[in-house]
Amino acid sequence: MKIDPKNPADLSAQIAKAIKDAIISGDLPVDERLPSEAEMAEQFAVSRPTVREALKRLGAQSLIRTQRGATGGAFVNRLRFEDAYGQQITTSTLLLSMNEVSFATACEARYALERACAPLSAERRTADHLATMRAEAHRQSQPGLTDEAFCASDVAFHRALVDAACNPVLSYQLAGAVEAMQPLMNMITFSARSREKIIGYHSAIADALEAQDAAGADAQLAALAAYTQELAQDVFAQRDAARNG
Amino acid sequence: MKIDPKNPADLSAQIAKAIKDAIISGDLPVDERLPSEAEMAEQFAVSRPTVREALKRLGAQSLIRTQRGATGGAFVNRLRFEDAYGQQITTSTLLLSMNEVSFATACEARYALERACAPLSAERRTADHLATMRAEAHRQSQPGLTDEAFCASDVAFHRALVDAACNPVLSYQLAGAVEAMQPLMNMITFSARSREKIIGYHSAIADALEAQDAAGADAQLAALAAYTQELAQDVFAQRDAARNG
DNA sequence: GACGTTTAATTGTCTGACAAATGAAAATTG
DNA sequence: CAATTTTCATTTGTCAGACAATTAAACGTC
Repeated sequence: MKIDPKNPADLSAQIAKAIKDAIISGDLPVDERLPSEAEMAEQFAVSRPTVREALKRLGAQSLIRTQRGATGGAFVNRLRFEDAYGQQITTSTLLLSMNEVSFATACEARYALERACAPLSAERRTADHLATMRAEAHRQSQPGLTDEAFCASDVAFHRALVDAACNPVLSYQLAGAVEAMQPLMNMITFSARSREKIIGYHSAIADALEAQDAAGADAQLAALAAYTQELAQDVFAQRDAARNG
Repeated sequence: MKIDPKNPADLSAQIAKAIKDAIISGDLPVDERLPSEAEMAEQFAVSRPTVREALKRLGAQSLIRTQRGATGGAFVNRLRFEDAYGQQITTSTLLLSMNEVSFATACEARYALERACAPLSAERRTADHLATMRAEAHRQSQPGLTDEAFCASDVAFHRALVDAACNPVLSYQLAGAVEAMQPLMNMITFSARSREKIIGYHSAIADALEAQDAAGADAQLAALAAYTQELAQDVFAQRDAARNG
């Protein structure tokens, strides 16, 4: 774990990279305590603030955690799926909003991925997953629900669908795809008619999963994907028309 | 953008969160210049090192970039897919290695996701994608290739397959799933016989994509997934037998 | 032995300073 | 006047030393 070919710039970045590499390679196992800041400062021949900047970089990625006190210090953090969800969602959301990704592209990706776990979900869904999906579908049918609340419930429904695959890796990968869509979905105004249709698809999906009918679930997801795209197209067409004259 | 309910701990984390929220909400647009470190220190009523620690946190997530000099400073960074790939892959790799995710689980997720983009890839693959896949398949047939090089080429093949869907969101989401598998795949020793079979599947996949045969590509991917699982099972069974006896 | 106290170690923060980079303004020169 | 060079102010990157807050272990007392 060494740094610094006499390059007095980016020292904290170099130190962060050295520690990060050690963690990735397994050289620093989980829960291992790093040397104290003072020790590292001496070891790397830099000042303590520089070491601290490096540690903050790692902390921002949840690679380490710090603890004050006599037995405190910086420890290699066990990266948990729950911790990674947040970062994944933030990154996905920013990628979509900063790169002018079209609604169609994001929507296509989302439904392609969801359909990928439909067969697994049909096989493994538990009563819990089904109950969550039913509850969200019911909430979506409540009158007076704002568009935002409708979208939030939609996301919750689809997360349950994904989680029903009982594969944490899949859940993690799809969390970003599903949740990052929410800001885009919020641009759509859902009429009572369109809400009704969407809830119909949701119920049909839950039915298919309950019957462990993978093909049926896939078909309903495909139909929902097509309908969502259609809705969005209408919204954007109207918006463009209003803008142009 | 405010902080600090008189809580003198985690000041840098609070500042980082405030700025991060401003970026996510769009309050700070891309390429906007943040105030100088000295100004922010005054604004937040903290010292400059504290501000710097906050900025380093954001820099580690590629949310900002910094530049020295007269017109320098910290700027809101346009998060690009290429930048996000690296973080996604690192995080996925660590998640797998730190959470004792079984080979079967990771492999299942990976192939489920790849099959999700097979139809799109069949539709949109370009000559470039096909050429890359052919080239990697050919490389895999070279004698004397180490297992690691074989795995690396395997990853390159599958990345081309994913990229052929021509959907950057899909490519981003799947980069982690595909690349994070590499360390796990490296645990497998590939016999000449098994390499031959895998290359056969790869060629068949490339053929199906070239013919825009979505169903065929899906079938070959499914078969490859099953074969990979079978190979892994053998390896782990042998390893367990050796350990126990 | 149980319980309160002290103490040492460690992170979190502050102050003040200097070095290095960098673009803009000013000065110089043709 | 135009082009080039020099100077300079601004900003980040780093350093040194200091103090506060936290925490668990060591210690002392009853």
